Amino acid sequence: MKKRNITIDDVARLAGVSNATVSRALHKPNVVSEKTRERVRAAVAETGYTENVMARNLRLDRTGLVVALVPDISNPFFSEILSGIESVATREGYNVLIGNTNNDPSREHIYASYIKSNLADGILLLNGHIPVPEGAEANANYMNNLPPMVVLCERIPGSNFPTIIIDNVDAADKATGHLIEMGHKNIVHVGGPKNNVLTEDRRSGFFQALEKAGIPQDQDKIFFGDFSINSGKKAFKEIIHTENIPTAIFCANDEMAIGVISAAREAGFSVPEEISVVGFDDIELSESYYPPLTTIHQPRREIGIVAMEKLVALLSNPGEPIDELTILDSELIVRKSAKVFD
Amino acid sequence: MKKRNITIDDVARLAGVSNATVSRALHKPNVVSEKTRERVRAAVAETGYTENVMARNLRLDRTGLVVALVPDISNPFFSEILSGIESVATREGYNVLIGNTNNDPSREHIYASYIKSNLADGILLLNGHIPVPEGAEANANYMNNLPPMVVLCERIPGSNFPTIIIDNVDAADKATGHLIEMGHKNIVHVGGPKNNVLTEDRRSGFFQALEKAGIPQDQDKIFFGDFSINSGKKAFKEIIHTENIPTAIFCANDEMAIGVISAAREAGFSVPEEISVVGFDDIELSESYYPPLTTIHQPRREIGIVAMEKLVALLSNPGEPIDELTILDSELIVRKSAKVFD
DNA sequence: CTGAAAGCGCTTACAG
DNA sequence: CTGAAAGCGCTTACAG
Repeated sequence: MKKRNITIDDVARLAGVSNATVSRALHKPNVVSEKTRERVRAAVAETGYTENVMARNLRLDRTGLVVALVPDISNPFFSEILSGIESVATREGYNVLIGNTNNDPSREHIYASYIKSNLADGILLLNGHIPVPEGAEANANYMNNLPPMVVLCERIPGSNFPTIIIDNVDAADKATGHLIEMGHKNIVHVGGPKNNVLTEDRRSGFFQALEKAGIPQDQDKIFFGDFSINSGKKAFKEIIHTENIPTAIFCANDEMAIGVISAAREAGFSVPEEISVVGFDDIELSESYYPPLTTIHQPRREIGIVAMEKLVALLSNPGEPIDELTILDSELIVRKSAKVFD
Repeated sequence: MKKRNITIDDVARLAGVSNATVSRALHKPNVVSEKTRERVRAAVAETGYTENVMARNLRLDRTGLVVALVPDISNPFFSEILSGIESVATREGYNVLIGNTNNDPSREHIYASYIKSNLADGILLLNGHIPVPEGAEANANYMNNLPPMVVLCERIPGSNFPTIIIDNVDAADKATGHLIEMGHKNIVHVGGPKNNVLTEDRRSGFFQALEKAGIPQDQDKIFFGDFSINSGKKAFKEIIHTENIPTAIFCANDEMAIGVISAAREAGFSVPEEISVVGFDDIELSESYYPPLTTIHQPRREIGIVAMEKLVALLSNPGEPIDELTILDSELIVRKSAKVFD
């Protein structure tokens, strides 16, 4: 039942040449004579031959694949980065495998084992840490034999892989500074999960801005979420039970800002009249939310593009050194969710 | 410089057995003796051997890869479906390649050529049509040698691939019916791009509901967008220049509904007080938008899960027949963007 | 339970 | 410009 694959040998036979010649005609056309090339072309058409890239890649000791390790592809923030990655991948002859970790360690183990199995030529790390296979045997051989990796979005402290990020501390400083400039003094921060680099960087920026303004940097000004809308809602509920309700809230991403605003509205507070809110990321919906979100814009697609380009460079010239850190510009986008304090 | 790969032969040598035995120890452990198994295990650990899956797959005449052809991965609607696909793929030992067509025919040609090159064992089609390679030579051999495919989200008229969708006509009927029940008579529809199956199905549902209510089905009640927020905004601007402004608008997706509402607000109309709006899809933000969107819920993750499960079945039992059409439930979610007409 | 050998579909150094 | 042959890393029918 199973039909035999049509291979390069079938084409060779029909064209009356060797398989070596067919291979050359296909991939190094300038090395074969016009006439032979034509016969091969015809034979390919007649047989309906389609190259087996896997076999080719095995021979060439490559896979043509890269894997993108993402905490959550259903999150638009990451999927837009993926889109950038994918665009340069196709252009450069690579395909990208989805590695959705869901922040689940066991899923990371799985992907780590893929990495080991030479499934991919390189890895794009968007999840903030190096995946490690199950069990302690990890460190010995494993760490020394990692394929080329580049890190994006979330830096990995202590690693020296090429990294593409924005300056999260500075951006958070700008966002908070904007609130301060508008006269707010009682400002609170809703961050991501604890022990997360992004959370820490943005919190540092928040404190840095307070410090410059001479506002005390109390730890009770920090609330923790998990970057989801719901966690923003939950955070707001904690915030209104606080002793003196803040006049402004800086959220570590737009989803949480939306959660905060939506919970505020439900609780009868109007944004920005009574409480100002600023977000982070500038996801697509921010502009059309009500009120339109004041937020930090991240060049998401570009981050993906630059990262994939670095990876391609790494793969093409294994020796060559690559800039370790690339910092892309972020920008404060002033819209309507924050206003002057009066 | 380039270090030689550690292969199964290295392990065999160290363990003092043949490579065949190593292979068996790894993949058919019950066929080899306890003692041998242990020696192999030790040799693997000592050498740091990692299997080359590509070589294995070549030998097994499979790739372990499926490609998901998506119109736009940066769209949360699709990325959530991808997430479902990916979850069963990992479980079943497949990896999923991203094929982002961006609705660009030239990109579809590229992916069609991948399909030809035996890069994937199967294809998931979310983009509403079969990708065809550049040039007319397509039809002859091409169509008869397609790998197993399953279609999801958007049915492909005239094809008989297994298909997983919701009943878009019925869902649009429900959505429109909800507006009618609340007393609206002057209702207008913002659809997707012309010549799109989704657009057509949802429009049919819209008209079907009007018909049941005895409301005339004028073509000038139809406006066209492209499923983006911006196109919703644009559509609204056309709508208010219409002779008698409608009291309700049914949009073919949530993004356009958000665009419509946001443009309405800018133009000084309040939603739902003056104009009711209902969307479609129930994207994550719908619930937290202002006003919270009344919309049709689609089981996105489940669509992806079921589709990938069908594909796995197709790949495992090439002979076995598969249900051609699976219709998953959709549901009207009543929130606050539409209200009784008075 | 295990090994020698053939073969999956391709590419390339070597020789002509 | 072209062919014969070796080999990429694996698996499995065959024989023992």
